[in-house]
Amino acid sequence: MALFLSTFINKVDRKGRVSVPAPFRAAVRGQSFKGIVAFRSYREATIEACAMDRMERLSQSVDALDQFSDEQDELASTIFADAHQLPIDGDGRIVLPALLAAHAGITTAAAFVGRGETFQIWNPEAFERHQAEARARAGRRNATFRLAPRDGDK
Amino acid sequence: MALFLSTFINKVDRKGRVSVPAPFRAAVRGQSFKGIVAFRSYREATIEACAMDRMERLSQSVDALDQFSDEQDELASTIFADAHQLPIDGDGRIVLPALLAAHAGITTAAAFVGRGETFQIWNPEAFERHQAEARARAGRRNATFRLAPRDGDK
DNA sequence: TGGGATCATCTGGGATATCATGGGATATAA
DNA sequence: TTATATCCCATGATATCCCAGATGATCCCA
Repeated sequence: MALFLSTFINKVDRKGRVSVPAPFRAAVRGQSFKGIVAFRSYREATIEACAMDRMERLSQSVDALDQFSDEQDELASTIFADAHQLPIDGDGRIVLPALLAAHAGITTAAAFVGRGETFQIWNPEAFERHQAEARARAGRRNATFRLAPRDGDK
Repeated sequence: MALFLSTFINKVDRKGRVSVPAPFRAAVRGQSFKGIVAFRSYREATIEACAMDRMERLSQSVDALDQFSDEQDELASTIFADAHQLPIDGDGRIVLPALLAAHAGITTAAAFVGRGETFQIWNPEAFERHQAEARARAGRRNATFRLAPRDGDK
């Protein structure tokens, strides 16, 4: 499994194009769809993104819910309806849909922020503020977290 | 597996024709029937739609329920009896049957809303309201849900 | 260790193809 | 025929592809 790590800031040109950081591109190579899937975060002013295989697993999870249930409807409306398939062009770039860029307040530059299996795309200044706050909170409550067991462990 | 993702708004001309978004067309290419299957949603004022292979699988699921049960009878009559096969013409368009368009309140424009393995066709304004409500609910209860396990995991 | 060459990545602009959409012509059915 | 539905073509807008320059990193060799 490929992971999205670190933070990269790239420019957005007047056509709305932006280079996907090379390490992120490597993470989506070998997928059925050679691009990324992006949608508006419903919690913050940022774009959530992942590789296609994650969306496919998401689709299976949604299908496991009762067909036509409220919960299923909500997830479908907030995630699939809002998701954009963004193909990566020959030069390693994507075009940010205007709706997504507006939601994240992105105009001339975009910060690609790795989060493991997913990543976010922020307005660089907004991300810096968000990052500072998150670090402060974590420090205050001395945050720790558990590792998932290794494959094969019980 | 190809998924229906994102939302596209296209115009309906005076003949009742509307372009199927190109990414959705790609998702039904390579199917036995090169078109879409559409039927009235029984929960909301929208049209439910999918590719033919999903109808075939749905048929198998229904067969697995008790024969002659109320549930089977309901599904069969509300979905299969109401389903329309809509062929895609040479220019990538379908004609919306008047009955379906009326049910969804569609007149001059239609919103194609991806939901993973299926999609919906809405009156654009009605969908915007529906979408806003779903996002609000999701944000309020901080919706998260489990991903299906990855292939090979236990 | 330092300098230089090579390579990959990021960026911008122009040419090209695709898509959505309207109108008209042709086929089909009552 | 009359009405309805399907096919075919034209157009404008948009998105995609292709090429070239700039920047920075890595590698190699002295």
